[in-house]
Amino acid sequence: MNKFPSKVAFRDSICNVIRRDLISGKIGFDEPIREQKLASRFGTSRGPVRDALMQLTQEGILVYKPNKGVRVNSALTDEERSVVVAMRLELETYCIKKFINQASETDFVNIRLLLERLKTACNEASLPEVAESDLALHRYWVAQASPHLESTWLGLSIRMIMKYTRLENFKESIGEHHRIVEAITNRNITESIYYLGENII
Amino acid sequence: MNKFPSKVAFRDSICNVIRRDLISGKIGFDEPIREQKLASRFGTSRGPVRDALMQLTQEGILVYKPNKGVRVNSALTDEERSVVVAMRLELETYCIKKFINQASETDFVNIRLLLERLKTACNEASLPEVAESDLALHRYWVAQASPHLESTWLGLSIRMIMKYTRLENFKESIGEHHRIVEAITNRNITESIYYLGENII
DNA sequence: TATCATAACATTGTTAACAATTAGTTTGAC
DNA sequence: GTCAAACTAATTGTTAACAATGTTATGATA
Repeated sequence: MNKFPSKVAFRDSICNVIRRDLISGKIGFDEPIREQKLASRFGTSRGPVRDALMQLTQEGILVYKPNKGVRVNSALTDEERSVVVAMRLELETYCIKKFINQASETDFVNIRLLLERLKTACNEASLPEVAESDLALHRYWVAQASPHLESTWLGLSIRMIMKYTRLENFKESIGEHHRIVEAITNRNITESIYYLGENII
Repeated sequence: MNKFPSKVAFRDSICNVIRRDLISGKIGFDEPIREQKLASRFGTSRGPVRDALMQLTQEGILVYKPNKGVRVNSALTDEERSVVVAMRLELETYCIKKFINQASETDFVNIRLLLERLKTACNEASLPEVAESDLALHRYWVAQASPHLESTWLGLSIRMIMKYTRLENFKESIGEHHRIVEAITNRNITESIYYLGENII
């Protein structure tokens, strides 16, 4: 009947909620994650929950131990994080270049909307909202430029955010993203890449 | 009692088999992948099979469509592949540096064993075996240096292999890996990185 | 009291049945 | 003969029950 809200696939909505809980620190680093508990929380059975946990495990957020379920993965070391940063920059640079060359006016409208959402979240200083809208903005051009690599990108980005949340200087974040979006809508590749590099650290 | 062989976790062995089938081309690019068929093949039910398919989806090998199951993901474009190559190189370079600094004699024995396995596979010209032992060798130092990033690495590497299998010049492969392993066991970082760059293209 | 074996409990792993969706095929009207 | 609607079959999505494993509590013994 109603087509769009029903089929986001259960596991994906569960994934999203758990991600948010992790980013906002609702789930402690050593707190066990129980399938049944999540199942009743989402009003479903353990099946879809297991699917979601499996997916988050593959993303690297959770780690799995046989017969003992999942727990939050330990944080990256500083060295590991800098490797992840470099990889994400490599990937996202490619995507922005491609995006600028192929983007329509509709795309520009969309990223401006996402930018507005980010600004609002920053002004309200709501950490999970900031994190989510930050990712949503970047994700837009990644998904448009290369659906193939979207999940790779997500895995890297999530783990960057998990490590330490430099999302505390909200004002900087607004400025940085404003400049990126501005450069993109001007189809200025060089500037876009430059500001991206300032943002992803 | 016996700890290690018992719990490889069903889904992981299923993943491995499917990966091998894909690499060796046993599963065509548009061939549908049926849960029940796999289940009976592995003498299990659909549950673990779904887990495995979910995992491979997240790796980027398969792609999922709601209510329609999974199919083999389309190949990366040449541009995308070169981005993936750069990312993998970034990651694996870090791992080799770290590995060289921390490796014990046992580690050296192990990689020599894996190298032997690769050589044998190359001489027998068995494509899936070559691909698998190639990955297994690289995977060793990645896993030792950074368990955190092992699954990220796997995702990138699998998709490189899927794109085009340059594993046809088996002799080159033997030489390349021989030089890498040699440099590593000499704890010569510069050389190792250099030969790695020649290998990962 | 400390230690170990054992039993109760809690949690994950697996399975089979059922529901919902999609794909294919037949039927019937025009 | 062609097209569309209804029906059938095949497949995925979900659920609940059961099995296997891990954890904790209990109590006997030294």
